[in-house]
Amino acid sequence: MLSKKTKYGLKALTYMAKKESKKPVLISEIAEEENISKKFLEIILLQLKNSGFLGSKKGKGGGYYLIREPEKITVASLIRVLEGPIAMLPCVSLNFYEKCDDCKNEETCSLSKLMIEVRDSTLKILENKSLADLTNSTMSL
Amino acid sequence: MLSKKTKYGLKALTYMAKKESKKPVLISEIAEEENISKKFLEIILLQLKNSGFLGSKKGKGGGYYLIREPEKITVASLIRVLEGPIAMLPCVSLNFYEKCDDCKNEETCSLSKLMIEVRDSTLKILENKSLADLTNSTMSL
DNA sequence: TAATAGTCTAGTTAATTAGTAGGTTTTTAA
DNA sequence: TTAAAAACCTACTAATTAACTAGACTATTA
Repeated sequence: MLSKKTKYGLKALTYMAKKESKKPVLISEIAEEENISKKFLEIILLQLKNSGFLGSKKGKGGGYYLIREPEKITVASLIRVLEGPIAMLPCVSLNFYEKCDDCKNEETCSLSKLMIEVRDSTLKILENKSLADLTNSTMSL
Repeated sequence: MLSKKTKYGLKALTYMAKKESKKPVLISEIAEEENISKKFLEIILLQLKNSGFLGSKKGKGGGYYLIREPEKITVASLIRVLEGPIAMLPCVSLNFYEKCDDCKNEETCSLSKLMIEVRDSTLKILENKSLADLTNSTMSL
């Protein structure tokens, strides 16, 4: 399951991507429109800024804005920043690999092959879906 | 990510399914072979018993045994019992559905369609993979 | 220079995870 | 019939994470 942080982050970015104008968007506006705690959203957007997805401007007329084009931002990359691993087990994660301390040898582990299969089918979707895809509600399945 | 409980449970059941004889298997044997804390494994196997996957026998010569044939037990059903929802969001879970309290309407939620897609591709794998599939290490991908 | 709006520090509360300790009950075999 | 075996039950615990909250600080702009 995705944490609320990840969910809120994705919703906030989608909200920003939907806006035509390039003007900075207020945290408070997003918080209100998407029913997210403003203080919590502050933390999330700051993290997305520090990860290179967002830029910000302080003071009046300030806010957050997308640095890259929505088409160039995959959902997979956002989940990795907000949530961490996408795989179901650390030992089959591509970006957050961790060795199993209980497995005798990973090659013969009964679970790892299955979990690699699940990981790949999930990545096939998430790597090919961009923020731009989230903005149009008539997204093809 | 799957919890260790789920991972241990799947590994323990796989270990049991691998055995040819129908004789009960000791918790302590599984714990030792799979490097799982025995006390923790007790809890897990008891839960699998209460969920109808395992039977047990007390006393000497006792232990746990599979009630159904490994071919008839899907990995999806095991994960649901041990872990809970397979979906990435409660609002797209088939077996553990929960309404989003922040979404204005679920139909137009940008995330839900994507998460349904991920859910379905994961289920396609996990519903069609049985305990028996986990026992042969030459499982086809 | 005052209002605006992001940033930083430092918490809190509740839930979950991953166990541990130790005793009880049931069954089997000597 | 009794002792050992092995599951079962009750009740903790420690560590981590999730989901926030409060309040002060800093930069910008009208």
